[in-house]
Amino acid sequence: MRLMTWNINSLRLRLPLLARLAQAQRPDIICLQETKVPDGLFPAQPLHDLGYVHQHYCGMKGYNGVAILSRHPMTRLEDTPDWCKKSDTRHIGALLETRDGPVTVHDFYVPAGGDIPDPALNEKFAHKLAFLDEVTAWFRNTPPERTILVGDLNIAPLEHDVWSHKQLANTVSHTPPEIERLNHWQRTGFMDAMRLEVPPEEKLYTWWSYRNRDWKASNRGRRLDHIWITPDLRPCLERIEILRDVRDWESPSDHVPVTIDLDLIIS
DNA sequence: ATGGTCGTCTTACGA
Repeated sequence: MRLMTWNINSLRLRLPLLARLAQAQRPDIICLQETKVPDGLFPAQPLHDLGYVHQHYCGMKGYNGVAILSRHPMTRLEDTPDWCKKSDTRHIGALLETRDGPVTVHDFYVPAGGDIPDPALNEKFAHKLAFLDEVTAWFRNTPPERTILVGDLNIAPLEHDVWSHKQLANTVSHTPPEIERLNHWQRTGFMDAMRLEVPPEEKLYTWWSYRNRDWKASNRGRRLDHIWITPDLRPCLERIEILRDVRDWESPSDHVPVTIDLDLIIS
């Protein structure tokens, strides 16, 4: 089973890139973030034509929005909270039936948090911290099993998840209060699948700002996108790939897709 | 320290 996660930064604008990716990678499941499309305008038909006939999505006008596209039937999780009571379409979950029982997929778009890393001065940062606290409490209360959690978590937790640990220590996405909360969330029952495959001493990025003339030459990246799995799925973990080349495709997202291959038999 | 560039609810704002 191959699952892809991608912050697509406008699904409608980047449908051609998604088509190219789907044909090249043939993922069974695609989890998208920042679709930026209300449900009434979701491009269901073109995605259906690509083979993703099972679609769960939750979007709004202009901002945020998440979607799970699948070649196989999935059952949407209906009992997920309205995080921070904002109804701002940052989470969707669904179940996939496999030979050895259902696997849960969670797709998250965590608030970016604005520029100033102080919840007293910046409402967006306060929202980010509150969001992390809420999801952590929820997973603590509902310990995950046979679960894959993916998405743009907007936090680069490790030293080598950013181009300069020193220079970004006070930059939102790499500050201690966010990292501490991300770690608490992960400890509700997940393993960092990307770092199971790539040692923590090795630089690893999934996002490069648009604000660099030459993203590849400056290589000032961050690992903002994540794939977590519960320990019961660890024996199934085969491969993770960060599709870095996609950052150089025409009109790219600032995030690149990441795929995970798991030895699971879909039923 | 600043500014750089995208996308959309476009000359403002979020990322």
